Amino acid sequence: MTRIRTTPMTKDAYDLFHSGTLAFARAERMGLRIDVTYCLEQQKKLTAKIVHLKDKVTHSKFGQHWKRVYGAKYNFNSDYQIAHLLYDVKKIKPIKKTNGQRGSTDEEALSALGIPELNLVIKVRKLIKVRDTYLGAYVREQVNGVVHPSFNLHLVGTFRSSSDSPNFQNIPKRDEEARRITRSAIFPRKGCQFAGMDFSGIEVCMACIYTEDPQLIQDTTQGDMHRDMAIELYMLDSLDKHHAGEKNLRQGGKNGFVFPEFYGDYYGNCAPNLLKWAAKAYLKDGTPALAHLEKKGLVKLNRAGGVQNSAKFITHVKKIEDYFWNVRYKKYTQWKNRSWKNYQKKGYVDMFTGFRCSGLMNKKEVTNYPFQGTAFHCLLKVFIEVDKLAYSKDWNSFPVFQVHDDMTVDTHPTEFDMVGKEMHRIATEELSQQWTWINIPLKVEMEKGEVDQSLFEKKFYVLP
DNA sequence: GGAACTCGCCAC
DNA sequence: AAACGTGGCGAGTTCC
Repeated sequence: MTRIRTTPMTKDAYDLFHSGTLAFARAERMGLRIDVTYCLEQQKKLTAKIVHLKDKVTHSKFGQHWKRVYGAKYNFNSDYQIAHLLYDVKKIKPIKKTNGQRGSTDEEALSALGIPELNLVIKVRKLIKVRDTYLGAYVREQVNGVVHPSFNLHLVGTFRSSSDSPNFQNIPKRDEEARRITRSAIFPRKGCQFAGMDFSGIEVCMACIYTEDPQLIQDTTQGDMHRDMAIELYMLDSLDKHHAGEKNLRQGGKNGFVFPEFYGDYYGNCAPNLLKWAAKAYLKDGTPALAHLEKKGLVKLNRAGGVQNSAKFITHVKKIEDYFWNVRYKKYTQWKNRSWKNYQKKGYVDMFTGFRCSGLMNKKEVTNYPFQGTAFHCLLKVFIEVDKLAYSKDWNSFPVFQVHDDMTVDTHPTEFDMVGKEMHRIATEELSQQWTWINIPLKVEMEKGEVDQSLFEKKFYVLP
């Protein structure tokens, strides 16, 4: 939902967004080069693949049934038709429902049915997404081979930013194929290269600063809370995150528990996800993680090695959740309760950066907004300072886009090292000198593209 | 024939 | 007691 609030802001907050708007305007004017020929070629290739896969489905028994039901209206891309075919005609019981209480046809729901044609539907959806949402948008939006994505500061309830035309804040990163195809279309100016900077875990850093929770500060600055929680959740003696089989357990702790819990999720949703991560993992001695959990008495497996009964595991995750919020991060929980009470009394919640969120909010929103907004303001401040330097010092390097906690600069090779050093200095030193409420060190990772190479080639590197 | 809605899916 | 925070966008469908 898009929520727009007109709220009182301090002078500092106003100034930050005023400068931010000017810096974004310059980034937008600069824009990014698109290889249009490449985009059109890739779109053609994707279309060929899509047609091939669609034909395969159409000619299958499944597809013929579908066609009989819909006749001339048969449409491969229609989720309505898929839902009707599966859940009404074939009378399959949906594993989950949509918000509108209809049977879901998302990836999870379709893949759970084990029908090969539905896996092709999923594959086609991904290809269409890459072809139309990304490559299509680049071709449509480019002017003389350059796109000028907009970065908005007036649309988001948390005082973060958004991006459109085209949206440069959701370019595929996780899926390797989608990442390659989309990112290989985007280039710096001719003869130039990308320089990037990324704050590490900045929302958690903001949580440390707001809540002053000593354990959270300890874990964020020195420890590894994802590993610690994985050890608790999966009842391990130790966890080596560099081991191929065990690293998935840490990922499970991180993406299946710690992050969702911070956003307000609960054990009932976390437990099944934790088991999905476990299914991909094994211990150093070769034991599959699920077999390990069975040995610990937390799950019962069926003959195929899948989870048959997870009731004990769910109870276990509930216990860990209780430990997480009421023992380990007790002060964090107390802060959340205080903050919620304060909002109920006053009707707003304030950020260190001078922004005020008001309007009707629930407890999760009240406690998440300050972290989310303030984290973005850190990046925005760095973006503004780098932009200021670029223009006042007459650099041949310019910030061109940002994604909430990371930013990318189109640099001339003779300036690349200098720009990286400046970005690093501003983010890790100058920022906390100007904003004295930042009382823990903020860590960043640096990224480097190659001369005349696309965004796909941008990789982490260590500052010389 | 366009506006509004739903669903699915990409990012942090 | 209930149970995931913030966005943009494309396609299909339904409403008017």
